[in-house]
Amino acid sequence: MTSHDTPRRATIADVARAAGVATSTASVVFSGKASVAAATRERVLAAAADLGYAGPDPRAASLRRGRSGIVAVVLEGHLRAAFLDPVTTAMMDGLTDGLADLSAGILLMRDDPGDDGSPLSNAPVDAVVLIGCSGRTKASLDIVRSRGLPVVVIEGDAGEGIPRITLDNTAAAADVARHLYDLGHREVALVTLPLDTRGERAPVTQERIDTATVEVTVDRLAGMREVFPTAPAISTGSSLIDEGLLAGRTLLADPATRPTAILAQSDLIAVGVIRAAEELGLRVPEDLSVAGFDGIAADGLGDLVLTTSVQPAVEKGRAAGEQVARMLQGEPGLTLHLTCRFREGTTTAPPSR
Amino acid sequence: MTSHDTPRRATIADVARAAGVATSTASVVFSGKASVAAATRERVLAAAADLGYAGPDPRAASLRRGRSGIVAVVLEGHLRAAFLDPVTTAMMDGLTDGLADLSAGILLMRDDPGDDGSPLSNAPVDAVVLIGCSGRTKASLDIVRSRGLPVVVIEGDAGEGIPRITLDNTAAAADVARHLYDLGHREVALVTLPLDTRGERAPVTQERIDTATVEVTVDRLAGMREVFPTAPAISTGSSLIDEGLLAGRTLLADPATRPTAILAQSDLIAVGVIRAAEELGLRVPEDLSVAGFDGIAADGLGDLVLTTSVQPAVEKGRAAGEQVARMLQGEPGLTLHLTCRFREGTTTAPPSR
DNA sequence: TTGTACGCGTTATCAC
DNA sequence: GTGATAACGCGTACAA
Repeated sequence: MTSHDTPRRATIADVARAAGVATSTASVVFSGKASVAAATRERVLAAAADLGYAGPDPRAASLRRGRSGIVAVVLEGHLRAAFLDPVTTAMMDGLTDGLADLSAGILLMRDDPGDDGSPLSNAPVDAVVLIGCSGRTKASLDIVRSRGLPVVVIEGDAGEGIPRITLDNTAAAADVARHLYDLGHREVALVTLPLDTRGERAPVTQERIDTATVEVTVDRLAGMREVFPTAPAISTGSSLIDEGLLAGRTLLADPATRPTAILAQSDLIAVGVIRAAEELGLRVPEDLSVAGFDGIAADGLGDLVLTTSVQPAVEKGRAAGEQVARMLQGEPGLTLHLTCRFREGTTTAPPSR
Repeated sequence: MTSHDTPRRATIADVARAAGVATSTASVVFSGKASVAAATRERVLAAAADLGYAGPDPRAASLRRGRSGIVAVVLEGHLRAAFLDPVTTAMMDGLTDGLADLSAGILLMRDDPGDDGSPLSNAPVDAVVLIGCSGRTKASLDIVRSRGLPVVVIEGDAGEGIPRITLDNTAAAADVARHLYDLGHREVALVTLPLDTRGERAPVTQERIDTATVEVTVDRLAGMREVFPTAPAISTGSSLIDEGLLAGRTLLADPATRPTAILAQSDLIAVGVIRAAEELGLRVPEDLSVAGFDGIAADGLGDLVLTTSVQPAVEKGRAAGEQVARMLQGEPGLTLHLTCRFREGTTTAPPSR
């Protein structure tokens, strides 16, 4: 090493030397894990300031501690698509809460295989939260398990003793359907979430249900069909207002076959259906009842309050975070089943005919 | 160490020993940084599988390499609020792209001081991207700089040679305004983004402008006022359809003072204004012209195409990612000024009166 | 192509 | 309250 090398960043050892104390003492000054004489602490801090030392290198600390403080969240598909869904964002918020004590933050990752194996293999994370459960998620799961990382799955079945956070989608969807049934509706149509990643907009056939890969869609559909076994259903490409608008136009086009109520599998879709009704001069709920699912603060609805099933999106995230925290303390992670709560709004009423 | 200790996880040294090779050889097998005889590679892989070794520990690797592969993204406020804005999500998508080569992922962080200093101080990240520029962002910036991490600021001024990615907000807003002026509009009202983090819904006074902290809002307003110096403006609480709806109702309530055109500072707000017009039975663009800003694929607009200024949101993120990548290679980061592009849609037309 | 030896920067453990 | 020392698990010159 000659004197014209790049000036190396100061380390805690340099600071300790400059302050005339042991490195362990300097370390304790920064970590606060033990009490230090005020005078020595001052000397160390002064030396640090002098050398431009900005605290322990997190990389070295992670190695030594065996913890990085980072939890990975694996989403399927583009980030944009994931975050377009208000339920996902609410869940992420809950997750940060549930993780608040131990986590430095949330590492967003796509379950995209990439070139040389998933980045998931090389990320310094302490635990992983998997969201949804496509085929690719399964591959991510294998990597995570072989690394021996704690993992929690939200809305998906990872099998074999992996803790998960689930929703009573089927029962909750049935509740909403029953509400319409009790109001007297018999001519009801359904608008579903995408059945698979292709997201085809088309009538839902039994064959399509059998080959569907999105569990949520199938579960909610099953609940609705418990009450209305023969109700026609149409699938959307994603959970968006404009998707609901398209589906609504299709379903409402022909006055002869027009349903008296439409059940949507998400609030955004329901908002779109309402807009389609307004376009056609139909009043909600007088001429058409519309119900959604999720219970998010739907933007774009104006004064109406949507009849829906409120899912505990934030709690879902928080629960996942808490299970991760438990597992990091060595306790086993628990599988939790959360329940939705029916909420009657102003978009449903008895049929007029 | 007694035999009833917790079984320690296998390390690369264990694998090498089991395979009868040197640790360096085993290391190379996993990193692929040099060629290894096929036979030895097999032996190493077999030994690894045998011991349940899942590849090098990323924490140790980061220390050794001096890189973690993680880039932090600091957002202001709740994650939910940030991701509710489609511009932000589009930007994040671009960021992941621009970072694709070197990054394991992006670490989401709030610029929330927290209890014991920002988590930003202890996160093992290689670089930081700051978004927006509130007062608190300034604090985050100090931490980052003292740690000597490369940093890029999007839509904000960090001062003193910190690379940033900016938009020509003022000029672009003026372009949109000029379009309306050229169509013949003289009675124009403005709806702005929030002026500060409080997000008060109220008429915009000069005093409020002077104390505003959100640069984007002020810049776009300046551009609009270049063309319509005396146009009344009203601020929203955030960039949401329902916020636009509220503002629209206020501005359109009184037929006597009703403007012939409304300029909104975001597309979502514009969508809300259009809904307010529809509520009142006003046709867009015949009775009222509406223009937005952002050029996002606005959900909930139906068949109308919004007249707006299309901002390169994805490019903004990508550019930030690329500058980060550059800085990590030791080259200086560049400040980039991106420009918006005016797009005429079907929501603006000459005034009818 | 393979092996040896060292350092990356920190923190936990113990003795003083 | 403070100090010496040994890991933590890996990558990489360098020598063989």
